[in-house]
Amino acid sequence: MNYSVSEENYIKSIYHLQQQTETVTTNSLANELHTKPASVTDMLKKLQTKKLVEYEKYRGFKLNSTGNKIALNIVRRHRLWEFFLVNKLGFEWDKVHDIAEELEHVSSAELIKRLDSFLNFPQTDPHGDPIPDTNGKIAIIKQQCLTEIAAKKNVVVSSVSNQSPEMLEMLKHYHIAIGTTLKVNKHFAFDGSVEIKVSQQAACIISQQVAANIFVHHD
Amino acid sequence: MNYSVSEENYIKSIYHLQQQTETVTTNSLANELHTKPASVTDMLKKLQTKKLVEYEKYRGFKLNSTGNKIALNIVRRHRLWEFFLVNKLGFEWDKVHDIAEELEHVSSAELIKRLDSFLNFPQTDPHGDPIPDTNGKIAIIKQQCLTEIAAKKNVVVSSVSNQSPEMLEMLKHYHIAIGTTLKVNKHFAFDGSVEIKVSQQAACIISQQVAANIFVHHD
DNA sequence: ACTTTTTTTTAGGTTTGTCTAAATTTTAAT
DNA sequence: ATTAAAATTTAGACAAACCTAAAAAAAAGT
Repeated sequence: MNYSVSEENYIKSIYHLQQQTETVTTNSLANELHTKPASVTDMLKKLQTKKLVEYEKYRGFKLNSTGNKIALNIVRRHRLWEFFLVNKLGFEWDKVHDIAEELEHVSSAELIKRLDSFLNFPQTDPHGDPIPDTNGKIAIIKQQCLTEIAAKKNVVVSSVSNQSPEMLEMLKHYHIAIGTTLKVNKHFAFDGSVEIKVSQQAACIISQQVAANIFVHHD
Repeated sequence: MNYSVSEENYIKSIYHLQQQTETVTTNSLANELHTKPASVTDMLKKLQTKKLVEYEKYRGFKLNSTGNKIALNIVRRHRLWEFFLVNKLGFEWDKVHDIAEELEHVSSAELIKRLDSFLNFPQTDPHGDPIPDTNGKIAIIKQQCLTEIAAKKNVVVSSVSNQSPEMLEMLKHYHIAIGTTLKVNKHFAFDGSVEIKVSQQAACIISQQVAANIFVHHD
């Protein structure tokens, strides 16, 4: 089966929203896709007749196992292209999302297979998110927020949830990127700020606001 | 300005047909795009109001200079992607057309700029066709058909017009690819067949049918 | 429990790109 | 120079994906 760009975007967005809430609402999906709720209802009827979602009028919806597989395949394509854009073409990791959004809809399985091999079978994209395999298996990377890490622990930055240019600017300033190893020195109770030490750099203090967006894993 | 996938396909097809005939007809374009003549008329009105073609009812049409620039940009994208698919992902050169057809519509100038640089600014695609530069300048490679080459001349294969799997099979058998150097030994008047000598191989005879599809340039 | 508000759906309309069938224009043939 | 054939355009429809405005259902507030 082959799906239109619109259908794929709906499926992908439902998938992403389901990471946070089990069932997805019409409004939240409309918001995610920058469309109107009425359009969402239209498309959901279509996805229902194609047997990709479980949908009950007024009650919200979720992907069934077929839909989930398709979503994971789209995510796979997206993240492989992001990896390519950053590691082969030299894009900054905050500039690649929109382009990958277009590339992900190119519908050749052979292309993705070869791209994967060309990139040497990467496990995560440039934002630290895991890349699903051909069968839709996706690694669950146990990651914690920097605010939750006990003092004196060494951790590796695995993803950053806020990807605004402003955030990127800060991270650059602190020499923090995906894969950076850092040590938590101390949590300050007063404002929740955190003192960290990044490899060659002098120790520095980051605000709770920033720390809350940095996710890490041990070793 | 940004153009839809359909508009881009029309522009590109008009460009290709113009390589053979100065003005293009409704039927030939419909045939090229696998649509109906009525659809072509519709789209041509649109391209006319967008000032990309010169079009007179019932008289045929051609790209104006704006349309030509856009066409060359699409061709540039297409050929860069073909180069990527063959030289980086290891596709056979007869398998890449359809995929490049999709990739060429991804609309990021920055992407193409970086891809070009990543590929080391290639001058021709895997079929030997020249890649237009950013300004739409395209090298005119003076190429001749193998049937027109005088005996005892050394030439380099620059492109192959028939790209069917059957043709590819033959070329593989004769060890002929884009860039291959060969010498024309003799033309046989009886059936127009040509004896050639490919570098390490024994001399062999190819039919006029085959020779007519092989284009070469000197040295 | 009953309003009020919010969410979701329906009804009907728009745009893009396609189509078929009929009308028109051009080209070719006698 | 007419007529027949071929090419092109018009007219009217259709599907996909979107929209606005109104109706219906669910949730929240008193």
